[in-house]
Amino acid sequence: MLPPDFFTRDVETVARALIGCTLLVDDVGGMIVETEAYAPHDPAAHSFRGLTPRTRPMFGPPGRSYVYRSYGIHWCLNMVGGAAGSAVLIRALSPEHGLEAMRARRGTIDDRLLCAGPGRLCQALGITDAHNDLPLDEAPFALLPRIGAPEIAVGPRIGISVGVDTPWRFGLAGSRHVSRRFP
DNA sequence: CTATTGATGTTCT
DNA sequence: GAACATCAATAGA
Repeated sequence: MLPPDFFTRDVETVARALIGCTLLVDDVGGMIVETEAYAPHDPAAHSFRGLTPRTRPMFGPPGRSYVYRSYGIHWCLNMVGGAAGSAVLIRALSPEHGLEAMRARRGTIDDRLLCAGPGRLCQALGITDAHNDLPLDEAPFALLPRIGAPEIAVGPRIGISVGVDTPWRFGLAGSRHVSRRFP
């Protein structure tokens, strides 16, 4: 369980602080090794054009989930935090708990690709729109603090066409479970 | 290793 | 119609 004010800090701080924390959904998951921050006046953010039915969770209270459909195929998980309209995209985990469940859902035994990417991670953990706009400190979610202070790698965010110069992608330095290498 | 392309549904212009 | 916070498969160097 994280401290109550964990998600009320600015979104970049939250994105960095999530690296090394453990995320579980129904006891399946692992350590967060890659995140990205999105802010309301950030052209790459879904919230950039204001509150819509889809982005409503981003304007709700911090410490809840925002799950959206990506490219019509995948689900992606965010954690709402910072100022209204901000969220942190969870991009990769190191798979540690419930490996067999994750392998079965993903249809692969390649542990390196189990949770390396926002879409893969949601498939491995069974996250769908049923998990949208839920509190992260209650079942089926569990969020555990990290041990110590990890070295954080930084770079530009992935898969966007605007806001590409904002270095708001964060990773656990040296992790082999990130979705892409850091510069 | 890099580059390209198809799949697919929702949101916004 | 176009764009999209992606992924897997394929082709080539």
